Amino acid sequence: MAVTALKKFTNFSTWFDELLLKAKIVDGRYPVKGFPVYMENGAFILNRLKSMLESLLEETGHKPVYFPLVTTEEMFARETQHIKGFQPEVFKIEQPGERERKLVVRPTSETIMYPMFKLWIRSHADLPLKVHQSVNVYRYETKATRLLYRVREIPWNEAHTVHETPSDAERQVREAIEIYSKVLREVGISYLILKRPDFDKFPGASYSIAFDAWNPDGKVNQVATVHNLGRNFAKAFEIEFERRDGSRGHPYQTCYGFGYSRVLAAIIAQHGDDRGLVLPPSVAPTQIVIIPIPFKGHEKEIIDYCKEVKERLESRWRVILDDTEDMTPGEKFYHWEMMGTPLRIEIGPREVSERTITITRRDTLERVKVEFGDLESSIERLMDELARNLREKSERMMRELITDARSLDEIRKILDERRIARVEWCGETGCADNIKENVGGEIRGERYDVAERPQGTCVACGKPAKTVVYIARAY
RNA sequence: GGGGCCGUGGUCUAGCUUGGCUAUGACUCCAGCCUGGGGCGCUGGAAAUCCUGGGUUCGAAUCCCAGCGGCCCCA
Repeated sequence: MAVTALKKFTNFSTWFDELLLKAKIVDGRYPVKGFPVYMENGAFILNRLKSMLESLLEETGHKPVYFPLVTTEEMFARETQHIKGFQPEVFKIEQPGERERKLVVRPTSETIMYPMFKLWIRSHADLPLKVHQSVNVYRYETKATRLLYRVREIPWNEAHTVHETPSDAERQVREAIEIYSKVLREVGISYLILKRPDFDKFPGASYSIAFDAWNPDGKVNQVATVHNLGRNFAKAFEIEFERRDGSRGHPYQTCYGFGYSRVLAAIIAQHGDDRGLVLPPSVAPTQIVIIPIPFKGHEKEIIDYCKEVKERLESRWRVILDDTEDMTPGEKFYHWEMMGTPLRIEIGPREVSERTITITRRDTLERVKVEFGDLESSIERLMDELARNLREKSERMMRELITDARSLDEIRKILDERRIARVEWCGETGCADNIKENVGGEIRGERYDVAERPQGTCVACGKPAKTVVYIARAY
């Protein structure tokens, strides 16, 4: 019963796409490109992520809001860099016979929220303003779309904040990073927190921080971003406030987004194995499945014992008793392994006579037998261990993937092996272009959470390096 | 942005090069029997606009064109 995860590393696309359908995550057969259908398990996990994130946001003072889906072309064009960045990929609504009033469908909501912020904010007493919403945004991807990773209808949460001073905005950036880190930790996802190079920051931002999760095919998965907007949007949307000393000025803004579907993709891709999904307990639709092992003449006592076990657990866990009779126990094992259910309880004649429980964990497929009286504490412990094991395994993989490179050839080799290269860089755009054109990957940025000081020279031009950056292919 | 490969029941797939019988097989699904600590077996049944549109032809899943959709590589 070895646990292997070879398929996802050798043939990621096929492994992933088949799993999505079999495990009822998403169905990509919907007839519009880039618009998948979320099935029961995909929708469940998305909802779990949503409530985990939203409660952390609301604990830290973010108020829920729902802004409209559309704005006018005029509003959308207010901030110069912003429109340059998003123009090519916006959906537009055009009513026949009324062509002069096209509407822009949000690719993100800055230009939709900030005209209202202008009305809401009058003095420092209105600050900080912190709001968030979980909505879909729309981007007309022209390149190939990819289920969960690169879609045209994007389920996410976006938060927007407004502050009196630059240091308040800085503090907010750190709070956002902490919130996102907590959610990702709860699902055991590993990632790099990177400050994007200037040429790759969010259009209109002063700087951008991104969470890049590792992926088995070597293409990093940007699951979340945090942007310090400075006063660029405040100026463009004429947001002003009166300070304590009576003077007037533009406030400082931040915004950040958390991509639910990409986090879902990361959970599947980082934890999954050759048998299917492996879900952390925090998001698993079914956390425990009880499988009776019937035996001629003992059916009733076995089912009764199963029900007794289920009753002990169901106030704390999401439990299913799989008592259908048209599948053999073996088939059920495979089925629930595909679904990623963290713990499986097997109950047959042996357990009934001994008053014991056999529990198998999904991540290692290890079986343990516990006394009925120790049921709750054993389950609690196994769930914790499983969650921790997933997190640690993923962290180990993240560390293993990062490899130092001292030349373009070395970078190319590392990326070919589906790894992530760490290099020293002078900071010049010319060298970044050179790297991008020659190695099949691009500079994703420098560590934000850890200070890494360059020791030598730029990997591209040989001049003294200013920073340590990570290079990978990306979705 | 550039190039390549591909599209056949719900899923995977044979057939396509060289046009010609009722479109192949497996899985899934349905009814029933048999099983039961890792996908068992048996009987019967259902399920296809061969991606879409146009063209060539006596005849197109097969050849040509366009579109839609998917995958891969390069920038």
